[in-house]
Amino acid sequence: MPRSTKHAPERGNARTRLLEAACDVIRAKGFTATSIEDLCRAAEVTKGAFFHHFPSKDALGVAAADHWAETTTAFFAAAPYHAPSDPLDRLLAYIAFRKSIIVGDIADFSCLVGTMVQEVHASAPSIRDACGASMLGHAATLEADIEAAMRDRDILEPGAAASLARHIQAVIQGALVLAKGGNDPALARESLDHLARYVRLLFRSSTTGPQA
Amino acid sequence: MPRSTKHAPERGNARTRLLEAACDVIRAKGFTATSIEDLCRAAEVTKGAFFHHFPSKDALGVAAADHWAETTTAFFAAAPYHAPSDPLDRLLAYIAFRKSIIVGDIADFSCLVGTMVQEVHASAPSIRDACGASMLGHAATLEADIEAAMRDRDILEPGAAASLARHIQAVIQGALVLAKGGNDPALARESLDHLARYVRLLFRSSTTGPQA
DNA sequence: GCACATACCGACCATCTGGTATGTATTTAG
DNA sequence: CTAAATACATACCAGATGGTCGGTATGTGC
Repeated sequence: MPRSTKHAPERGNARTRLLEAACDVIRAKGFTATSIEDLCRAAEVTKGAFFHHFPSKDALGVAAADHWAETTTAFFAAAPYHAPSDPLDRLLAYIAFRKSIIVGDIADFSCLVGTMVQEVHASAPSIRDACGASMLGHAATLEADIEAAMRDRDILEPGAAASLARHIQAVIQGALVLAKGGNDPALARESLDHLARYVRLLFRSSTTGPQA
Repeated sequence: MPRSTKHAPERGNARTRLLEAACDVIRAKGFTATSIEDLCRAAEVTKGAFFHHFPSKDALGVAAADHWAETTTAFFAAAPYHAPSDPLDRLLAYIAFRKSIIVGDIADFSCLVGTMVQEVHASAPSIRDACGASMLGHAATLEADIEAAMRDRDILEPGAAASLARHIQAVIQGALVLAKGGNDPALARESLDHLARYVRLLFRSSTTGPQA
């Protein structure tokens, strides 16, 4: 069924190629500066194929953000940081893992949705919402471990786990911004060190807990 | 001298108006999506005036980042957070001040250079460097207080003050990204609460200090 | 085998974009 | 008073951009 004859339309192939090209090109050039022809060239498809799969450039932006959410979810689900048995160790392993992938070319480790949302937050609400859903959805995957770590230390503060999970994402996004400005990945890694230290300090004293 | 007749060219007036318009429009629409005519319309000048003052759009980007650096430097120098006598209190007051200005429309409290650098970090090195200089220059204004706070607690770790200063900027930038994605300023304020808590925890135990 | 949907192609178009060329009013130096 | 420089204004242009449209090839249900 999925394997058709050589000249078959290969349903959805062009669409996937365009989405993957979008992730690469938009991270490097930004959403607005990326033209539809840039995308077609990178994906090796024609403009006709583009508009067959996406009604507009904005629609591609939404689809790219959704695609990003899916691929990153799979990527992080398969990542090794889930191995430790202690939830706090898993959380720290997550931060260490995020730090470990900040190497090489900035465009390669930067975040598609973080980049896009800065540009379109006011002009394209549909893209903005898709980006927000990706970021906050990823943050939510950390909540269980944070909550477990808090429970282990008898910290029961409603909403604190979700809040810390969001903060972790904020630090990662900000670290990428600083790395871009200073043109140096080390600036991002440095911030993740501070983040790890914050988490350790938060969970150090079991009696006080993470409240202000 | 500065006050000339009504129909005088008013030297530099158009330039300043364009720079101020750039800060507003680019924060809302992004650099690439902002056309030169957008800028001229907002500044109420003609295209001729634009290209009289700036040789290209990229040059305006650099000038806008520099202008941003100047105006924010003046703004923060005049801000009330310098009042406390204790350096740690000043640092915490800075974070509280940054939190207090995160209200209203997102474009109004977002950072020009943080927005721009995400878009142009790979395609316009001159703008990227100007943005980086603005961010890191502002971070440097915190170093003295951080260092003093560390000295008060006999913490002597070379580079730690600069590193924390940069981290604070990273968190602020990331908080803005998250606020844009979730379309809610509260998301940014929440991260600044975490940041303040981190700083307090760092300086709580005078013996251990901020090392990892 | 026939109607229909899907997948894709490539020419075309109106508009916008950054940028230029030329002209003009005002200020300033000598 | 003159010459040059400054600070604009206006008309214009070549190329790019998002998007449209008619067409073709292939697969699918009946």
